[in-house]
Amino acid sequence: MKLDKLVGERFKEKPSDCVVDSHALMVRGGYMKNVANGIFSQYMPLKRVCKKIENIIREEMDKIDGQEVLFPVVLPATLWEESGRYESVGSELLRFSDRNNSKMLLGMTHEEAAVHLVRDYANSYTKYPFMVYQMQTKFRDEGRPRAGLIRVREFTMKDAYSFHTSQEDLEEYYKVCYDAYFKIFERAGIPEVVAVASDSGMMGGSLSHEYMLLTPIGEDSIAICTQCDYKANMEAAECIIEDNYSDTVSEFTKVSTPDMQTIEEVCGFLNSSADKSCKAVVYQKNVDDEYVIIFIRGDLDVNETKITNYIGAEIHPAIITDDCGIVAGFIGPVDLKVAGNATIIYDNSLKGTNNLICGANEKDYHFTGFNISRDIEGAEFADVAKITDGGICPCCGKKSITISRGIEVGNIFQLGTKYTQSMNMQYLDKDGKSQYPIMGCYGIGVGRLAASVCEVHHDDYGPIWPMSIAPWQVQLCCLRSDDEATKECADNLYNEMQSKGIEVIYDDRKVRPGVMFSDADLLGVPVRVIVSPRNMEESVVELVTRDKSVQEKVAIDEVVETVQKLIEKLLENI
RNA sequence: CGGGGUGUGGCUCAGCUUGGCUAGAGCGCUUGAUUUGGGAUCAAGAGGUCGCAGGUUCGAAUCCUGUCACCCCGACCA
Repeated sequence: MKLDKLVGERFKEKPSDCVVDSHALMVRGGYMKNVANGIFSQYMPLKRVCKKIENIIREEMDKIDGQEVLFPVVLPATLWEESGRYESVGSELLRFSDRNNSKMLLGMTHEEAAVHLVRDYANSYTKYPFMVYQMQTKFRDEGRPRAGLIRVREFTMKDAYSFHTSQEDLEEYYKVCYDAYFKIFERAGIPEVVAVASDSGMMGGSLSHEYMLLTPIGEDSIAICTQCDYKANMEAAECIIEDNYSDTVSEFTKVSTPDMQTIEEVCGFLNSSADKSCKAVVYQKNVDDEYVIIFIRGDLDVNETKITNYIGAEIHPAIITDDCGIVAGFIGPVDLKVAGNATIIYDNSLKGTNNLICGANEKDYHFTGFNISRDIEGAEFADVAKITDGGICPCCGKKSITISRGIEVGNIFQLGTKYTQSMNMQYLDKDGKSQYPIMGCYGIGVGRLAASVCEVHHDDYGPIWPMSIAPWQVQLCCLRSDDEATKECADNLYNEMQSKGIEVIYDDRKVRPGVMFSDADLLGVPVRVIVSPRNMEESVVELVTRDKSVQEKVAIDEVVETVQKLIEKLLENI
């Protein structure tokens, strides 16, 4: 490829709407162009990076007996009605109608399509296990796309679906995938990716892992233990609280707390601290607006996803009406009267506590000396608190939890029979009995992975692509191409490298060296070969790597061979 | 969905508060000359219905109303 005809503009100034480095560099470097909110076109350099990432993924999926297939982008609503997701998924699913007024949708994930594809075929236990995967465009109508390719609405994703006849078999294969994913991230140049246990969200199923690249620009928070191997996302991380039962038991007493509504106000007024109080957080179920009241120790926050998982229903912050019986600001567990049904949950942090301050369910009054085991009968406890920085590790028990930010570059799920049951996919087992296969699914966002690599491998001047996914292996720069001998030498090198199968981009523009180098930095090609009149005098060219780890002069007739060796070396580690 | 911000040539922005003549600068682009190892210099050019639609006014990039788009923070997120 010759750079002078490479479509796409490279420029100096940082676009004003880019807030993360990978986004800014990819726009500045002519990798992509915004078409609409969260929707991008890719120019050739980015397309080539993505293609290489896809090929790495393909190789690793094929190694674990994956079969590449292709599902459609557009699916009929009827298929998603089978699984129930046509109704249950929110507005991130783009729904529309075709000319016959049939309801259609744009695929955001392909469990239904996968089941549909294999359910007639896989009717006998002898056909299991197997895994199908695809590279396909997904569309998710995200509320808030951000950070360039990190969070978009349309993207290419590798998604894989495995089918098994037993949970043990699924778990065995899950482990194989778990390892294959690490191999993929390693080969793509980000071996530092960690896997964290996670909440499985709308996918259903039990066990799942997210592969996180830890970086401050990440949008997910992860709890990591500095003392042991424990890693989990915020939804999955159990919040452990030290027992703070006090031996001196105080009386349950009603006290006047005029206009004190927040925990800070009340505790300040009563000269106590937030961890010696019990606060209430009120939600409502989305389906019928039933109130869900959470009691939790005053210094902690609730995690809404934990609540949703625990009660098995979506919730939203409550609207407290005058006649519902709830006295906002003074809610307490004792004498709580709510009109209609209400779900009341006590967070584990209140287990075995005493001497707490809590609301009296009466304006301007609180109780002190609340002792949950004494004052409440049959309290229902659950873990719905948000784990905190410096909190206790659920695994090793030390106070060594840190909260870090990360980008989710991949995920794997054990789905169970959620889809095979709802979509009635069955096979006959050895005993001739009908069974539902057990599924696993495994995803990696290609563009997000490219952006993530750029995010951790760049300098002020541009990306520093690992050889394995670089758009080109070598950038050949001909300085002063108006000099005949120099130009001829560079032309020859270009032809020779191409004939040897080296992926080379050739810049022979008649531009100033600064311009040429700046453009080369933005393309981030790992190996740069510089031909110039100055080098010609010594019959050498310069060989420089993008990360400056190699800077040497090489005799012209040895260049191609040296470059080949260097490429091999840079590919070797991955 | 809640809060905030911005829309002026391909890019970065000024002008708007306090309405006024032909709408500006830098980068980029075209032509020519001089330059040539980290984003050159000079000269001459091309390129804008000031997001869109109404309104106020003798007159609107500027004021008012509506609308669309984009960005940021939060919520949600296979």
